Amino acid sequence: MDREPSNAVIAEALEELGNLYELDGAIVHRVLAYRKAARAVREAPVSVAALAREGRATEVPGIGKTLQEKILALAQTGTIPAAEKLRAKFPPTLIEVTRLPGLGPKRARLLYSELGIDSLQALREAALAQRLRTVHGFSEKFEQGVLAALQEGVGERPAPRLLLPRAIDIGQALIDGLRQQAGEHTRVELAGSARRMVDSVKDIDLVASGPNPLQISSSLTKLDLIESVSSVSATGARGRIHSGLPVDLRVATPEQFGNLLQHFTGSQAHNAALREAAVRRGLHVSEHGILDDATGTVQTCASEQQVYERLDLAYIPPELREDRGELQAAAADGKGLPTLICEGDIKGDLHCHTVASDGRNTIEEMALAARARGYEYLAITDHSASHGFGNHVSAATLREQIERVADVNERVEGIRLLAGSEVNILPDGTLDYDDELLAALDWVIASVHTAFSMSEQAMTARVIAAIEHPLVDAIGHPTGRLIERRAPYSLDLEAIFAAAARTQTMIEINANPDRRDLSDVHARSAVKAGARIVINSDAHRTETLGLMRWGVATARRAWLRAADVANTQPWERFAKLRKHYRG
DNA sequence: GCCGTTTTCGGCCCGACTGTTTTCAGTCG
Repeated sequence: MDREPSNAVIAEALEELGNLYELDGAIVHRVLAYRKAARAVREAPVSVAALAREGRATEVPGIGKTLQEKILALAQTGTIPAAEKLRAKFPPTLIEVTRLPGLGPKRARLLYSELGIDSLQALREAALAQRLRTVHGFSEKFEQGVLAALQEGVGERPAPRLLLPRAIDIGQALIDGLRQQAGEHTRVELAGSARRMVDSVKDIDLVASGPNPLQISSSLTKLDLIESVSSVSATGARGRIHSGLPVDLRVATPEQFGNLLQHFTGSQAHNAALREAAVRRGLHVSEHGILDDATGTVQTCASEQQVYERLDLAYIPPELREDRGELQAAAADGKGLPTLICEGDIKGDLHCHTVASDGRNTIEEMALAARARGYEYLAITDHSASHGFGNHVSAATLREQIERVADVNERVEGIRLLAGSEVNILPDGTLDYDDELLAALDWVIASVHTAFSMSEQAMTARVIAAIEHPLVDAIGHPTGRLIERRAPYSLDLEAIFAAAARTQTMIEINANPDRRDLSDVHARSAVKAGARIVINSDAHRTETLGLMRWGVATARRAWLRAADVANTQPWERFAKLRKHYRG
């Protein structure tokens, strides 16, 4: 291979190999090992292919000698021999059959060997011909379920995922509805990945307790938001809202509420690791309580704090529960756990737009809104000369804008305005204003807005050129991703972070919930590499200054403390962190 | 396939739900 396979490519290959081994009937732990390794590779901050070439891929947790060799083969030949063999055995479309509910690898393989079903199409035909029911373990009801699922398009496309803000809104509406239906003494809380503040979710998980569990569960059926409910019992209910998004409600006694909330908040990886560590100490953790082998008694916990305390762990905030080292950090008296940044730590916003480009409000309106949020400073950063879409700001206009910002800064008390710009990084790495004009600004954030499909090498050189520019204070939305819509462009982030650390250029966490760019794992790597983070709303109107919360959520998931983020500093200190600062 | 307060083999989190299951395997989260 002339080009190193990216971590994403390696992760995909391991994922596929795990799936193939699963179809082949491998023991579940081997399959899980592949999935765990795939995740570790995907999240690794360094090139795993490069590590493998040096024989060091085993440094990645979850990768041993075997996978080191397989990754090396992938890097050197572009393929893994074991995967080639298995692909010959199982048609590539067989895996899509397992995406249907109730059809896992075992049952899919059975249908393949008995009826030759090797794709969704073949499955549909067999169901229509009523041939599925001829296989032992499959019924007429199953055939109908298959046809109904196929009718809905299940399996043809990945299940839609919802961005976090919408998920939290829906979760809150469901919580309010349940409280109203089930009565005053009902406790309902958001759990699952939304509570962990992930980028996007595939369902809404809720946890409840109260005097009458069955009544709480059946309350779900009465909510306007809910389209249908498939099962109701005293332990919970499953349903979906009108858009099809699944809702999972679990109900516990108040004494077990902490156990259930901890269990249902996940992540699965966190819980598995937590439980494995507990087992080594003779404790068995589940949503019902903690069983002590020594005494044979089960301890229930009304709060999550009690769950972690019983395991001699410091309380772990939900955002950190991803099995990314939080358990080890929580074990040593919690000394390894950071005090996470909060939204209240933010002292200013360094990226917003006004009517001068594509924003909806004036400088003054943005300033007043920022002041109302309690900020000490706000940078006005409209788009630059080559932005296009009728929203570009010419050099002459920017000079006028600088005056306008100065004028509003004079008139509006209680907040400091910075005249700035979100400057385009052109494909050759140059900026679209000249240095003289840039030097007249208080703050420059440079972003890529065009020519996304460059090679990794070219894109990296392009961004590093901007980082090395003495008048660039920060890099905006560094990877260009749009969550669930657009992949990040190819970029050697290790090199980017190293350059940022070397030049004291800040790296943005863009807080727009469509972006959250840098991502949590990347932001964590950036700080580890010595780069300084700035969290910005990228607001295009006064209301969206409030998007800051999603950027802070990403920072928390990245283990960041207030000290890691430049705009938690009061103005006097922040001012000196800018490259623009001279004396 | 990984990994070590069980350390180079023998384990590997835990439970709910579903179907056709009369004792459990498969699937899911």
